[in-house]
Amino acid sequence: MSLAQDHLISHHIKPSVQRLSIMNYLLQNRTHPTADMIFSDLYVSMPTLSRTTVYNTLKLLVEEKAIQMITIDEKNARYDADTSLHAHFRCKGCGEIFDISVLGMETVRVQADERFEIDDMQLYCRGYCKKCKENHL
Amino acid sequence: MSLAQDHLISHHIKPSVQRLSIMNYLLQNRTHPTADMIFSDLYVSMPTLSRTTVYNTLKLLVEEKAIQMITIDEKNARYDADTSLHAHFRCKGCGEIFDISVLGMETVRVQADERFEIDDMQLYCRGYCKKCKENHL
DNA sequence: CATTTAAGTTGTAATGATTACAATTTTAAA
DNA sequence: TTTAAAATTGTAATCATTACAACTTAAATG
Repeated sequence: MSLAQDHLISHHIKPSVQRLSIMNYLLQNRTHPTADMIFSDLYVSMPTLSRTTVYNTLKLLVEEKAIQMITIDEKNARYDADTSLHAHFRCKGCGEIFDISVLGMETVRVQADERFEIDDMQLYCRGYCKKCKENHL
Repeated sequence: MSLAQDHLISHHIKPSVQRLSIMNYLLQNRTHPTADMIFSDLYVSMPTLSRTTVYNTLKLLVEEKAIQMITIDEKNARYDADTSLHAHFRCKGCGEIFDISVLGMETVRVQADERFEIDDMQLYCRGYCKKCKENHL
């Protein structure tokens, strides 16, 4: 029984070959890939795969909260199989996105209680990673 | 002396008519507008304005930290003249973006100290606002 | 199991925000 | 002034994402 299959089923998503493959990719690759990265990488071993299917599947996975969409990169949406409460850092030099654990994020109390019903919270940080800082950009 | 002019000069941006008008718009309209909203609204009283100038100016303003870009909306970038530490809430019903003050956001210590040099931090929340919740979406 | 229906996938074409670029205008400098 | 640099403009290109119609696969019914 694959992790990907369990993950899909527990989020009420019928596991097709394509969905399993995309879900598995995201579980394996914690690099916050774009839809196109996922497509390109899977395409080599699955040449019948369509880009549209990748987009459709990602949308479904996000709707069912099986993964999360990250909008820290203005250009493309990024996807993350880790839906636990953690922050993201994007390096303005190399563009890489890193996970950051945030102490006390649970305790960040948003002054919004009655005004809004919050489903989802994301903390984004931007700057330069160590490597890029040393290589002057 | 206009606020917009002071704001530009203090951020080392040469104040042209177009830049002043865009900066002023953002100081006046705290609605987190898109580039196109800014263009459309200014265009009526400034028919020589170009959409490209709006994009160029917004990019410059962000680079000089005179305003901030918000990527809570996957479709379009939003812009905010308020660069102080505050969070944003986007309603998945009506699409409106609200400011939220966050107690303790300063104290959110990111476990990233030596790994990253953080320039900028943003907290995004998504869900439904009171009005949309009542009107069942 | 045969057949009908629904769900999922595919490829192409459209959309829409943003950027590239070359021409023109405005501002600053010599 | 004349010349050079900076800013603006309009159009065309780019590129991620979505719409859509055709096709395929899976499920449901009898």
